[in-house]
Amino acid sequence: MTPTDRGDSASGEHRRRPLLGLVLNADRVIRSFMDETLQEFSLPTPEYTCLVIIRNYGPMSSAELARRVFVTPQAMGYIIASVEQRGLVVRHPDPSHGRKLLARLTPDGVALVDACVDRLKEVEQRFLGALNPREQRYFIEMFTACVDHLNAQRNEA
Amino acid sequence: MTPTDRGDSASGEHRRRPLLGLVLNADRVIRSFMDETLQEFSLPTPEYTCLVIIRNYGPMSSAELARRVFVTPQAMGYIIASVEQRGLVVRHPDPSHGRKLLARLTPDGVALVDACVDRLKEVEQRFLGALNPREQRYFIEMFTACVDHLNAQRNEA
DNA sequence: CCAATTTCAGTTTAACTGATATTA
DNA sequence: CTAATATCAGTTTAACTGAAATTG
Repeated sequence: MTPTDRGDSASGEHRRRPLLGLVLNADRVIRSFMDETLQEFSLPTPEYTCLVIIRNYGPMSSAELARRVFVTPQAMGYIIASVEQRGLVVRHPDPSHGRKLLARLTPDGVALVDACVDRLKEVEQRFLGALNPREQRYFIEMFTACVDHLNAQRNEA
Repeated sequence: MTPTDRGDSASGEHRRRPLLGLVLNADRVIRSFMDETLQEFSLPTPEYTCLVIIRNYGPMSSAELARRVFVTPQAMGYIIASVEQRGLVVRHPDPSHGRKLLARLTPDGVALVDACVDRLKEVEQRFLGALNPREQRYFIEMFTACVDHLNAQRNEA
């Protein structure tokens, strides 16, 4: 590609792709696979995301969940209400705090999210399949570090 | 965490996070940074995505763009119409194909997308900042391989 | 009173499905 | 006729903003 090109390079040839584009692309493809897979469980992806966070980090309030996934408390309110109505979580007041309602997975909720995680391992392997096991571990380690690093900066503000 | 836990592990302690959750989380945080940054250019992220793909791969039709980012042709139709109306791309019939309209960046379009890519490098570094330069190169290389691998599978179907 | 959380109500973005027209 | 593309029209998902109620 010449220094004066105008974005009309020949087919096949292209510039180094920006990382952010890669993440956006990865998200879109992975989302389409996930939506498809989770549909078997009649579970929308935003609800799965909420459940798997509680599974990984323990009971928390709707407001805390909202901060973790960077949506408004109102948006998370709808998501948590939906999984509560379905009996996947229960909410009880946190005695040590104000109005806070701690959402905890029910046995049904744990069973469902674990089944989903298990089923999604296939999708995960379709993504990681390009790498050998050693590379996979290293890749996940680096990815985790980057996400944590970015999360930390967002939460500073 | 015990084998009989019910997702109520103590604070700080948690299971290994699923990769797909990492990607979703990364997408959400990066999207919030990108939306914010691109707002300086009054450019919605889906429109930026469309422009940067043409920048990287050369002129292409709306239908080709749609396949590349996994949205319906209709959805991409609105996006391309918007950037066309703004004078960032022009479309001309492809003589060698049917109804196809090839979208090509205008000089304004090239200037805008390059300015965005440059500005977004800061966001990129906030993400990659957790890694040293050597790790960054390796990470992007592995990420590219994974995304290409998954894209290839999606396009098989 | 204040700050955090929850929730009601309406709005917007950005995708979707269905149907139709055009052209090699 | 078929297949790909483009586009008109309406729908849905999943976020958003604004405002109000609750509680330590």
